[in-house]
Amino acid sequence: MKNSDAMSLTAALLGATGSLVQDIQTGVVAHGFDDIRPTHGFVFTRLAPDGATVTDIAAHLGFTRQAASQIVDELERKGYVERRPHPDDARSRLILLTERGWRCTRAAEASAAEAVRPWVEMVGERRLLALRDELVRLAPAGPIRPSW
Amino acid sequence: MKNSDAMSLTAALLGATGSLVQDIQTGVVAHGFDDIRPTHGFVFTRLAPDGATVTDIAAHLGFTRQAASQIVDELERKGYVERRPHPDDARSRLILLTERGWRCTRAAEASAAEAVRPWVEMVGERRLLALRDELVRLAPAGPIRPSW
DNA sequence: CACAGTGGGCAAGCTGCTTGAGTATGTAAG
DNA sequence: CTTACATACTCAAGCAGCTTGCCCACTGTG
Repeated sequence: MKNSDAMSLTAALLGATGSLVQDIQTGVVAHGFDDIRPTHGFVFTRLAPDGATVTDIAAHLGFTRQAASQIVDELERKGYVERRPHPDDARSRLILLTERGWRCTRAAEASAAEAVRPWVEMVGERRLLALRDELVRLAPAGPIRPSW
Repeated sequence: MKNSDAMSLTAALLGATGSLVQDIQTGVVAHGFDDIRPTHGFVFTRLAPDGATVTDIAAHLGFTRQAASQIVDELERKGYVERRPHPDDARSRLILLTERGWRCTRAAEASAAEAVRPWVEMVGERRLLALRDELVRLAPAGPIRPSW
């Protein structure tokens, strides 16, 4: 593969990903959740359905635990999550989505579906799911770094 | 398409893109260019081959012109780019890659090729180029936002 | 030759993450 | 049971990187 092809593939991935994230963000805001950013949404995906600890969230975002803790502070203050004592470890805390957090998560999912609709119309659902599976195989499970 | 499919597609795109960007960054650092970030690389891709103005760069990154100007300051100070008077407009300045800037760009391209090599081995070059073209069709030419 | 529009940059401010330090709890060895 | 070390979390301070507000220089239009 030519070097320039590798670069254009990178650019294409960046463009598509950024566009999709931006569309979802716009949709979430349109649903009335205008006090959060995409990063917070990445937290929600980690929290659903069974909750997680601050350390889990930090690993998921590729941040320090302190940063993750601050983000949880903010989400707690805004009513999206709540800290509970962890059932198995008194050092830890289990962070759970509140009802508001769940509503926001569902709004994000609906916005995502809306955002990919033109994609479905262009290449078809079957092809899109294949693309997803292919991407997962190519880059299995790293942290979701929301910034570079 | 189910809402959850849209979300998992988003997650897959984020994961693959982040992984690739991170691998390229690692490669660039390994080539000795350890004083720059992926954002600077996105600037380089816009500057090659004919240069660009600060306004062009700002649009490409989705930043303000002031932020783009600061980034150019830094790259100039580090010897990657230089500001020239613009041949057609005395208000503007044409920003060009220096020899060092070109070397870094080539290092980034080589690193990108290296980073996608396992992908080529997994799904084949033909398939990867098709994926690129598909992504470009799905999300044509927005700004490359390096953070959310 | 006014005047609105555009390209660029200085300075200050703020957001969001990191680094550093400290407390509470868990785990394991003697 | 005690000592020692590791883990989970958080408070506080620091700082990088982007924005907001302002300004000047040049363009092009009537």
